[in-house]
Amino acid sequence: MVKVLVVDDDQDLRDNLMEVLTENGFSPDSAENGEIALEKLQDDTFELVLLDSVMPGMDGLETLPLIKRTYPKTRIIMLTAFSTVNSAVEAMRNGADDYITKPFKIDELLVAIRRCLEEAKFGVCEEILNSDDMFKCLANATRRKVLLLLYRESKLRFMDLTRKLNIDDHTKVNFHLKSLKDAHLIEQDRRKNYQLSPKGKKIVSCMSSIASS
Amino acid sequence: MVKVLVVDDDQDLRDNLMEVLTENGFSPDSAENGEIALEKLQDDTFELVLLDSVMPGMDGLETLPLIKRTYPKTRIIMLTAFSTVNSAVEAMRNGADDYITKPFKIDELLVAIRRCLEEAKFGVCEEILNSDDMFKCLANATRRKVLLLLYRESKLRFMDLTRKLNIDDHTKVNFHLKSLKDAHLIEQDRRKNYQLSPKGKKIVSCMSSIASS
DNA sequence: CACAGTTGATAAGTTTTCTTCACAAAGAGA
DNA sequence: TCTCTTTGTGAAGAAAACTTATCAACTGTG
Repeated sequence: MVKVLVVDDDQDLRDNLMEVLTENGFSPDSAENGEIALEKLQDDTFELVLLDSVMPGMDGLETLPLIKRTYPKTRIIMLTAFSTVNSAVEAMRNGADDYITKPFKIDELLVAIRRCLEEAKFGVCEEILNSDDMFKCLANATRRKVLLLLYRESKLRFMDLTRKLNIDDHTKVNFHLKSLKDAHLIEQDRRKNYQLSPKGKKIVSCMSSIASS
Repeated sequence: MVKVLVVDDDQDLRDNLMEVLTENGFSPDSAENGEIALEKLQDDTFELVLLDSVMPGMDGLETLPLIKRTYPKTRIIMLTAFSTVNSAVEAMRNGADDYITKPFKIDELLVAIRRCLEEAKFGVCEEILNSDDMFKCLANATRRKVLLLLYRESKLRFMDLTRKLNIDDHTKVNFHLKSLKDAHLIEQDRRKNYQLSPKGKKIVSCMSSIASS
């Protein structure tokens, strides 16, 4: 169920939208200004926020960048009564994914919501397709072994790693380590110890969860 | 530091084990029955649970499957005063990784703990290193694209897939599909529609969680 | 300083993977 | 039936990845 947060100071509009969204298979919640919206976003994960630009208290234009910075994957559609080209452009630049002017037809909004969520999916797709280095790296058994060794031992020097891998030619290990470094899966500290990067750590746990299925 | 949870109703034994485990470089915590153990497991991640089988409240044999189902990677060593072949077999079938009868020497327990943790490590390692086909498969952008397409569209026929990929040479697509089939990431139904296998689905979700980090 | 072990870059040769092409069986429709 | 699309195989050349070998910079130690 897709969670949507409606942020508007007009209670009637909030109630109305909540009802329509529920009917259309969404799981909505609402907030009457920016502060409350941010609190709710902290407690729960929303895929989409419908954000009124003019509100008493913290308004939408102010809230927008705060939301986007903390929750970059959350989609935001701005709702506003005062439509000017400038404010629209400004909102889009600050990270709004779409922009609808009041009054709007409910179908218009639903279309925007669906397109917005659809694009979000595509976004994930793009990210995955572009992480080519990472997958190329994982394709090699030696390199996966290195990741696991570093996962278990936290830090290892070059020659220790080479010995643990049972590889006598150190230049071969070097080749693979370079490839892992280029893909940002491992990194070196000042003393040249090799260790997993945060990304590398994440991957090892993912690897085990996949392998054990 | 390896976290170990000691679950036993005997306070003396708990305190004693906590001390010994601390001395031996573990980071132990304790619980006096199954309910409390489950709460602690929720709050914190333990690599190993030492679980008494007979306790007032929720006993060990009852708790065992609950823990294993929710935290499949957590290792569990059963401790019990009433050793029968049946209860041991039953416990092992329910997911216990080892089984020790009271009274036991502390060294005996430590050996069991170390072996248990070592096996856990080795298990993950072996599994991952052997899933070579899978990683080789994911190394190719076209094949990842196929997985994503199938993830989004559920089922696709060969030529539809080819067109969606914008590849004019269908034999090339065929080559990659074969490779995906061999790695058991996709499968075909009677009507030759291609779709993700359960493993394939799991991988796509893992892929997105890694990519978006 | 000199030396031994460590760490790493680069280039040539080898193996694996990918692409392309030629061909063919199975099914759908005129 | 004949034709066209779909679905698929196998093999040879092109491209990428991997291995191996040569050389060099850095590290610490006696």
